[in-house]
Amino acid sequence: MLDIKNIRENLSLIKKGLKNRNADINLDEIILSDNKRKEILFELEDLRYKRNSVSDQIAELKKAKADAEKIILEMRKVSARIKTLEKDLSKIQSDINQKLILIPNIPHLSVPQGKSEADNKLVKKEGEPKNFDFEPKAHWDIGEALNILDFERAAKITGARFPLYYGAGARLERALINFMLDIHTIEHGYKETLPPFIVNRNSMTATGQLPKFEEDLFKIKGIDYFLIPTAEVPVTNIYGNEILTEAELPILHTAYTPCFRSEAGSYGKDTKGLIRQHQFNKVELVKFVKPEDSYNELETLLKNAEEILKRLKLPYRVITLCAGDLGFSAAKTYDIEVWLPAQGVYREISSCSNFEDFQARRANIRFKREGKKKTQFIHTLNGSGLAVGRTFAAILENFQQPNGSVTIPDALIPYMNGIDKIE
RNA sequence: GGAGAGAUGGCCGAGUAGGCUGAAGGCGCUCGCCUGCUAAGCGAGUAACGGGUGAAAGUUCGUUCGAGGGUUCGAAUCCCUCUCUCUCCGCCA
Repeated sequence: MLDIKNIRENLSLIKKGLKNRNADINLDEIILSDNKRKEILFELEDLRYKRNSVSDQIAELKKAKADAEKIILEMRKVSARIKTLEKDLSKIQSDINQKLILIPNIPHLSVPQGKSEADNKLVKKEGEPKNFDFEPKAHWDIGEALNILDFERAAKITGARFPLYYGAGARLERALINFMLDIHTIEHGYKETLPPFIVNRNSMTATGQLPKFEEDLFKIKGIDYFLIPTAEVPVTNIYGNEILTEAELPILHTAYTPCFRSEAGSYGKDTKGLIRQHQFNKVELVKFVKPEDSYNELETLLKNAEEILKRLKLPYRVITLCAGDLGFSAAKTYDIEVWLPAQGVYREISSCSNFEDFQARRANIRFKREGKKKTQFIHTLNGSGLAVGRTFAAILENFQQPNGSVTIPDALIPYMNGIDKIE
């Protein structure tokens, strides 16, 4: 959420930011409502002051056994007016809030301009795509041939776009989760976290999935809960409504969770394989930091995610999303894209974002500086470290052998109980 | 799922025949004094949000005693709804 004060003070800058990301929002309307809000508040506080002081007088009169009937009658009118104003105030406040909650974050100055995916900027490429002396197969063909993936039976159990792993495949998925968690906890200093996989509406609103994107979520029937689309949601909300101390920042969490996405509107896209599933595993990195540190923290977050790909010897590239391609809550996002030889494309495997105080304001996460009285919103960041199913797919495709077997990257062998090849 | 108890400041804990309680007392913490050191002792301070004013420190007003609504001139205290926690019973990995 944007700060209404900030909107008032930097109107033209914010308008420009919203325009850059193709958001059509009527800010002037919001400011008019806010003016009205202030008017009401002004009169209301005045009357409440009057009521408080006269109520004290009444108490004293009654104590002295004097007659207070006359002022009580008068105060009845004041009270009625207060009640009306209170209703008006809460109405206009929730109107303003409903509008503010629909405004996306403003892109950071370093974010390239652009309308769509096509305008994203390449940051760097790491690792050389291997030259195969045979036609590389798609991971779904490799996986089914090795009997470690079974999409057909998964569809029978549930429906399209659900995964079913067997044997060394299930083991590989689990190995990847452990491998990622170990590196992030032991080497990068994140605290391992295992959060709820179902969250309430408030948590979804705080991170920005709601109210705008409800159709992307799986809703639990009969209760206002949702399956999480990413660990970002429960983990960011850990510190909701809390005031942290400066000394405890930055706070780093890593969490493995399954992720559930309805993928509404993506029918026909990536219908085969592990790339776009309704349920997939992900290891997430979440940071809570001081505002002045957040862009440095974004760089290290990106490095932490890249480290996994480097150790697995998977070729990848990093891009900066342009303003038009940014997610709703993000001020700046790097995507890491892994090389998939069968399709001959780089595919997103991690998305690392700085949300600045956008989520913190919605979730009400603040901190207090050493020796200062004022509280301040922290900055939140998160990134995939990494999407496990897509990493699995990348390993199958990049490490496939002419005979259809798949070698296991060295770094992963200890996590595979010594298995160095799936055949 | 059934029965009961509860929710007050960083923590513990007073406060229910409505008014002087934003909230006693204690603990903790911060600063100062004292003191070979430590401990003890003494003194002061110690919620959030919003409005006004101020360059700022501050100051002043309003709101907040789980959340929302109601009664009343006035609610932490009375009434209603909801949420959460605890205890017992049932069920259960």
